Amino acid sequence: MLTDRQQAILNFINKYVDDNGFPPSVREIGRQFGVYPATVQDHISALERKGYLQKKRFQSRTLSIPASWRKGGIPIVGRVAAGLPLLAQENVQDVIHLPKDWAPPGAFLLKVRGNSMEGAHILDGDYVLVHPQQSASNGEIVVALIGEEATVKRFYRTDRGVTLKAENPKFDPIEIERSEAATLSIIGRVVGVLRVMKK
Amino acid sequence: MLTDRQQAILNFINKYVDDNGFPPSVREIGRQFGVYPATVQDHISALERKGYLQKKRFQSRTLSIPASWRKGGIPIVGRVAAGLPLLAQENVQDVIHLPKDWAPPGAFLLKVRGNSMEGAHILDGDYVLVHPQQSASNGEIVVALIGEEATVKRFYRTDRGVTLKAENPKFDPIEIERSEAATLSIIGRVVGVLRVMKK
DNA sequence: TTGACTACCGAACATTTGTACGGTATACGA
DNA sequence: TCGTATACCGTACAAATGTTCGGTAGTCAA
Repeated sequence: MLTDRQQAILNFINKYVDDNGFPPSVREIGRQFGVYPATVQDHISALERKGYLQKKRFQSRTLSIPASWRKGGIPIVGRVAAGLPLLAQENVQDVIHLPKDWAPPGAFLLKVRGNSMEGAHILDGDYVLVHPQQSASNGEIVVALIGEEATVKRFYRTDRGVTLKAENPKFDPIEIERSEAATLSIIGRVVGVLRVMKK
Repeated sequence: MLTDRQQAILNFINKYVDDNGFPPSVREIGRQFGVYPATVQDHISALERKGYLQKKRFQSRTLSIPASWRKGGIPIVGRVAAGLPLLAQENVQDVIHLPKDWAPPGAFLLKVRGNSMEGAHILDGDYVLVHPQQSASNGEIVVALIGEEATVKRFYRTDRGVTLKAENPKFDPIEIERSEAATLSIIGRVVGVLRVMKK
């Protein structure tokens, strides 16, 4: 979709905003790449046309990246449904920012329903930080999709297939035999928890 | 430290940056408050002198809020020590961003040491989101400073003074009599938990 | 080959914008 | 009472900046 040159310029703008707290001027971009302002204008127009940039006419330093593309943001996902692209725009309720080394790129937050993981100190209403991946190791806490339902459970591979264990004696383990493996898909691994207490 | 007017202008700049992704021009600020550019300049100078703003000379829209003060930004505080200003610059290790309605302004993150609150699902190494306040109600989880030590405990007011209860049978309650009340100071109330699991 | 898109040059232009200067008025502590 | 800080007005200037225009050149698909 984007040419190398356009990507490079977009990256530069991103980094500049990150470092300075305000976007660069046309001439600053030009200086960086050794080209004239008018050339930069061409690129900006292209990026704007393709929806990667916004700006205000005749106003300095009003380049901005549409909120949905903003870098380093961790989306809060409403519901996880089968088949649908996870980060579909309408599905993203808000965005948070954490230090880069806390969350891998691609991570997202998902609200937990139910108390089945209480023993692992994950409560009803908590948000789990999820690192998207299709497989998991024994004992890891994962977000899994069983049929249409998304749940948070501890993952174990067994002789007969896969077992998902709750961390709450009131809930029985869920066993998925190899034959019915298709009904299970791993969304990702839980790498963090965020709890917000309401007053 | 800041006058009402200066605070109002700083707030406006903050909100503007939040909404637009780039800072306002002097004239835009002036328009908002119904004053002339030169007047805005006076305020900006004052804010800059006091360290709440940075800018570049002769360049448009280069106002920026120093990283440590950034709005919606929640500082991660290293250690809580007696007497020291909590948000001293060197004490802020990083900053995270949460939706505004999740964290009150002034909130900060503090790393928990020890397992004394395990029963309340707050573990060693977790970060607690703290709403700064000097008092607390019965049963609330607070960050308290006893002597030189900061701890997270559940707060109860009793006949004889104050009791701080751990949520772990291995830890005994701490009782502070009214006579030694000076040794105890409440830093704030715990309004959230953030856990990052390491690989 | 023609048309569309990319990538760039140079110069000129128009707007936005930050800034300076000198002035008025009020409040507050030394 | 004097100095300092705040808060504001109006005007004017100059720098920074976005923008336009006409031009060259290469690529790629129709």
